[in-house]
Amino acid sequence: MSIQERRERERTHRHRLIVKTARELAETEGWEAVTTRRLAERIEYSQPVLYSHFAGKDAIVTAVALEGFEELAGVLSRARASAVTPAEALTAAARAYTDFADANPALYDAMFTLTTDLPFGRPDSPAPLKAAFGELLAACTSAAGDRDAETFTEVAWSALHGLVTLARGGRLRTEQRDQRLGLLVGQLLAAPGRP
Amino acid sequence: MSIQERRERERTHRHRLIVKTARELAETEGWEAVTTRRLAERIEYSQPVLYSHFAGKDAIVTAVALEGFEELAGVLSRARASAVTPAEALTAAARAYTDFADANPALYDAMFTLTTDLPFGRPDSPAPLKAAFGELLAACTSAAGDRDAETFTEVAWSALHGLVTLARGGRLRTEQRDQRLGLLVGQLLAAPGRP
DNA sequence: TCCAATGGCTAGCGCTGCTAGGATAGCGTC
DNA sequence: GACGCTATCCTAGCAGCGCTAGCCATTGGA
Repeated sequence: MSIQERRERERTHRHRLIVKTARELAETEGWEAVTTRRLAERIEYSQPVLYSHFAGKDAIVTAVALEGFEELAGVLSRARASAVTPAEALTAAARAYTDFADANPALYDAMFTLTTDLPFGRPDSPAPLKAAFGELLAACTSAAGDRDAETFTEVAWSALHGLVTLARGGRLRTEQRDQRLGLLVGQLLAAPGRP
Repeated sequence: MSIQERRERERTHRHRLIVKTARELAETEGWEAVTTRRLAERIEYSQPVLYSHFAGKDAIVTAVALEGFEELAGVLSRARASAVTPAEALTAAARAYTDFADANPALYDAMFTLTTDLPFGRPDSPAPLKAAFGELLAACTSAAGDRDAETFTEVAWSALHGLVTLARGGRLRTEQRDQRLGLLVGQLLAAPGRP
């Protein structure tokens, strides 16, 4: 009884160790350095052990991504708590989002570039995904005015995501980062023109 | 003399064949299906032949990406030619951009997700890159008003890129595609608010 | 006619994600 | 206390990856 409990505990501990190690390895050496062999070596177990915890390497990346969404939701939540006006809320969320992405590039890659099988916007979506998008929605809703809040949120989110990914690939002038963010938020807060 | 010319011609023909085949294979079966072995089989040559044309697989992807930027520049140019007012120009460019990305998903991936070594916004940038960004800049400049044209273009481009990539990953509601694009263009055309 | 050189091929290296099968350790039962 | 059973983990290996060394044939020039 107690022994089984201990084993259970050790298993979940090792489970977390795998995810944590994968994330660290990715953040320090890039995802291309995260191979099952290297990962196994780091956690000081043999390779097949990974497959007793995860269906495959993709599942490990997905686990890291989920962790990322959880943290992103937290970051956005704190940003929202610090804001009073709708404009402040949107500004704070935008800054929090891009800061998060810049501070955790490999994590962000896991969330948006490497992972394709996470079901978004569905009833069976994992809680962290719902939480993260919910925070974005909350930050955007008040600023949306008479525009559809969800569509507005999708657009704002896309714009932030685009800024992050294009900047990452060296596609944008690095020193203009803040100007771009300011311009974007300004446009989102503006009364819409006729397209 | 003439024989060398013939050889030269055959070489450039095979060079184009490699790029074309890689692109086709990627578009029909995805980039993960584009392996050097399969590619060699398709062009009916042995594997090492690829390496007499390109430094490695990455270089082949880059070649495909460059082709993409060339075509994107053309698409944007035609969109701009059909527009009269600044608002029309921006709207047409946005539609052309997203249509291009949706119609050529693998090509778009090569341009923005798989390729990391293309130097952007530099004097030594390849011509197609300059052309594509130049077209975007042209479409945005008139709509930028008193905002900095280049920064405005970077933001607009990022927003479009974000819309494309998030939609691709199933992150956005597919049926709202046009609403999002309309809302985005409307916001970009609006007189900016204070962030 | 012979030599040199070029161009393409076969074979193989080290790596990848993943898995089959054997060894080992600890459980419940006699 | 000794047994068999089960669960756990490891060694070894598979197929496929990007890439390269070294050989062979064909061809152009002396």
